[in-house]
Amino acid sequence: MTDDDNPPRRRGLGGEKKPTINDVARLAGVSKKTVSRVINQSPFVKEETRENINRIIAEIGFSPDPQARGLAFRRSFLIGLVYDNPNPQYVVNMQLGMLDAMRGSGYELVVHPCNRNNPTFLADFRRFIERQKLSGVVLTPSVSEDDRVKVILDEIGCAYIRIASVPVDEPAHIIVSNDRQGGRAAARHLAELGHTTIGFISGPPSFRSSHERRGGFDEELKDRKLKLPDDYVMQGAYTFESGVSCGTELLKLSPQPTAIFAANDEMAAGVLHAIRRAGLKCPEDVSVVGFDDFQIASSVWPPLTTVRTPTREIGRMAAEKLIGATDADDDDENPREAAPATSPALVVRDSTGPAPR
Amino acid sequence: MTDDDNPPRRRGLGGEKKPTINDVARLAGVSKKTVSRVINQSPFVKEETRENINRIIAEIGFSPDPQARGLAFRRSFLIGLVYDNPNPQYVVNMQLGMLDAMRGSGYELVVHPCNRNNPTFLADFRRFIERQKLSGVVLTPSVSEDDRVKVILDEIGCAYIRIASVPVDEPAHIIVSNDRQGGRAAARHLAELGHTTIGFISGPPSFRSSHERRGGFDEELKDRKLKLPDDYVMQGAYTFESGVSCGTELLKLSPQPTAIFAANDEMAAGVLHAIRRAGLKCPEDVSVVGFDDFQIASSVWPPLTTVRTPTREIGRMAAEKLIGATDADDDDENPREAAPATSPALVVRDSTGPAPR
DNA sequence: CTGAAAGCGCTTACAG
DNA sequence: CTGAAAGCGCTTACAG
Repeated sequence: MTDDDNPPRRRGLGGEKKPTINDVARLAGVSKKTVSRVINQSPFVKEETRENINRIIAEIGFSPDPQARGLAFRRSFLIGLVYDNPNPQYVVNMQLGMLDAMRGSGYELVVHPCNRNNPTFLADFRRFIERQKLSGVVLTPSVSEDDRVKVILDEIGCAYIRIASVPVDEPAHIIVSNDRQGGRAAARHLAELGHTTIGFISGPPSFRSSHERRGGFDEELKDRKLKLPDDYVMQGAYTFESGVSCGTELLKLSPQPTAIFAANDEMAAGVLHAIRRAGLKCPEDVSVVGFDDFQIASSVWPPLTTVRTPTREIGRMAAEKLIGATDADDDDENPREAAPATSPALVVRDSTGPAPR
Repeated sequence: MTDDDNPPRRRGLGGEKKPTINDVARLAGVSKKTVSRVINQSPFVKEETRENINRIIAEIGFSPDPQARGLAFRRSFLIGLVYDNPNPQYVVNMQLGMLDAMRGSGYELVVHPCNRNNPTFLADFRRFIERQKLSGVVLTPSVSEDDRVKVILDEIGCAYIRIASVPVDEPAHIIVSNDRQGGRAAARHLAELGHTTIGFISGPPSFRSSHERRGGFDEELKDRKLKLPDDYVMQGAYTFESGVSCGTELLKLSPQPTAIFAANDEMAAGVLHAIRRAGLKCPEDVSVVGFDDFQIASSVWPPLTTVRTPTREIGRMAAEKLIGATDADDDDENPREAAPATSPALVVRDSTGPAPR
């Protein structure tokens, strides 16, 4: 063995090698620094020079190496999505939304599911962010609601956007989903249908959205002088099974609720099972409202009346904001601006009807 | 302005900067090349030296910069997931499985949804792979079944694993899911319940799994001398809506089928709606079998008998194989070995029952 | 408006 | 078993 070690190496075929900044510089008859200026949109390049360089770049199909840029810039061109949300559709919609904004930007999306209950969670998170030198990271509930995570990001100096149902941070770092409004919409709908004996199934208390959805529901009922007694409120876990069991309990109450609002679609689907097992009918005996409007809402029978959250849109806004903040001057953050917000919307289907007389 | 241009720059706080290979080398009193050897597990380092270096690495919390390694290695430490599968749960399970294998390996997961119908699809795909110099990429159906994609990957010299229901490639490049077996299991179950008039709803022909699931179903029925006439076969699209419409058509046939096998859970859920709208009951009048065992299967009423595919497991195997192939010697690929395969399993719930008399 | 030199943090080839 | 030099493809500071 005349050579040294044998480290992992790649197959190395691939035809002619990719053009580099040096090729562009040579062809354009300028220094590579000038090419670099064009790549990075510096205003200090003569229009003519810029055009010539851009032409050559297009001609030879040059595209700057993200690795090399990353090394020189001391940060990667990666944007992270950190989530611990159990719902696959939420996750995928989020990813799609972020990619909508990232397409053509040169950034790539790195996904990082995590578990806040894991004892090494914070250490792992820190290592991930530091190692990868992410350009920015988007956090979804419930990780987004963990202030220890914020502290780490501030320490490292990594840009971030937190998705949350309330403004838990400065406007520059957040996109709010206004779940409270959604809760109000659900209550309004049921009240307008004449329901007065209503049950509620909350999500787990570790999710801020649980409190918001319930809070909005409560408020609207109160505004309409309707009561939501404590025993008509059950604590679920945002899972199908918890919907079944909480629904079963609610239906045992006397007087029996004529409507149930479950804080997400999974649980609402579970309530439908509980209704059927109790020998009752939806919506004739009991109306049901969900929250999210994921696929499951339209697949169950009867199709669920629910509150739609614009998840993909939120993802797009988050990534846009991140890219804008990173590419712009640091001073561009405008702290006086309000946090961008989206609004949920009621979707009426077949699981709700007039209160039985 | 005494300085030059003002390129995007990061907040730059972050306290002391991260230790580099030079720090380790200095502290250990060796050259950085020796540290590099330790990082890359070269055998040509004295045991004592190695231990000393590893101790120092742990002490100061050194972790090699992926960007710098990437630049020197001429490849990134990123693994891609390219998908055009419409089902969120499939996508998320796949990601989780891949991450199971990637945890602690130093690789990160970059997601890349795509649309094969987009005219720029192939060009975009090539650019993505070339630019990012991915360590490897996992392709899921139906992109995984596109041979033009394989050609591009071979040209570029990027490692890849294709997930498919049949061995469409050399064993080194594939993980097979054996959907045919699953189709057989569905047929066997229905036959054993005494059904003889059976309907089938296929997936879109662009998915190989459509043909496999149907093929297995056909074979098993034939083995048992049962017929599946052409008009008892409908072409669906793996969507809920197509399940509703195909189910509706099947129920108009005379004699009416007493059982329907839909090639995925979404469509099976749609069939349940069709049954209900026709004033029939499941499973008393019509039994239904799905495929995948995603969440929807247990959320609908009645909970679906279905065929479970180990998606997460498949994802884990794929990433493991990719990492193994990349880190090992190139000649390590063993082309005589069979392609790793997984088996689907029947899950019996409440949507199937004995054939009505 | 433009460039020559040095550097980002690693690895490769070559020597010993 | 170990190291000094050069290089991966970009950008930064400094000059002009």
